[in-house]
Amino acid sequence: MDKETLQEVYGNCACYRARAAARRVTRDYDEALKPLGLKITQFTVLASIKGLKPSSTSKLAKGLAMERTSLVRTLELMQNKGWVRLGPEGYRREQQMELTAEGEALLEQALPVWRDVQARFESRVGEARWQENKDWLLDVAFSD
Amino acid sequence: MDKETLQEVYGNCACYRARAAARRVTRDYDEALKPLGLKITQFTVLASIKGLKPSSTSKLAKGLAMERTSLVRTLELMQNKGWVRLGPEGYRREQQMELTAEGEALLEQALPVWRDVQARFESRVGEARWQENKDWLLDVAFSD
DNA sequence: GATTTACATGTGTATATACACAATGTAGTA
DNA sequence: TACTACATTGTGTATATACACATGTAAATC
Repeated sequence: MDKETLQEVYGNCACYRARAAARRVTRDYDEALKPLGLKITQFTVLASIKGLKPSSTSKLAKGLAMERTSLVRTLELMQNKGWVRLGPEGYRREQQMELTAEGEALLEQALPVWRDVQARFESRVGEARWQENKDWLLDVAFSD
Repeated sequence: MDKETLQEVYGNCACYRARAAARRVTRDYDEALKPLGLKITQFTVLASIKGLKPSSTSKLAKGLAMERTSLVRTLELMQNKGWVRLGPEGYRREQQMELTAEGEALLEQALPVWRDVQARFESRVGEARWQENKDWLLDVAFSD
């Protein structure tokens, strides 16, 4: 395998670039949220439960472009911490979920922290560039 | 917390979007590489060892925007599979690394698979858009 | 009514990521 | 020499991700 070939790979690989970007951004958010004992992944789940009121974990997973079983493991953690409550099984075993009072309070606490990191991110990469590209990231995640 | 606030969060969060995109892309690459028993993360490490000939795991981690300890765990796996060989400790405990013959052969086998998935990715999200945005992803990962 | 189809959930296993902390090696300096 | 500063590595722990497989539930079809 020659040098040009290797250049082709690590000069273009979409997966490497997407993962590197995600790792970096995750570290920045997690560092800021650490005093709350919260990780950005969990913050995202908290906010989407509150906002989407999903009727099943499967639907929530689809909405977040997550593998269902990945989401379930995170939900288990969040239940153990007392932030989330799962309802009884309903239609075809669907389970609704909702935030506990502690979950809601934590989300409120985390919001200004999130705002701060998000603002620093947008400033770092350029607000205009972010506005141009933010929807493209969702397209990468969801398009067929 | 009102609806507008939640919209603000999951309509803008850079971390959610970056992670969702990375998850999706990773699934696509991993699915294609599965017959080789290789994951895209490992493919990336294989190619960068071959291409960069790094003089230490710390330097390789920096070059890949990875946490060093994350890289080390992946290198352990790849050593166990016989794809990678670590050299003796050198200056300040630095360890060089190189691919074994098996590692090289696997990289050769994986290359056309990578090319295929990469082409499908570029077609899916638009080649022009990809060319415009690929460097921006590195900027997100590496800029201060 | 039995079978098929579609959707939902749960668990075992493997890998990826990263913080916290400890230990080792090298150079410069008091 | 002892101390300090810094670079490198290794390990314990926790969380994130996802495939493979098994199981439960309801509607549609035969």
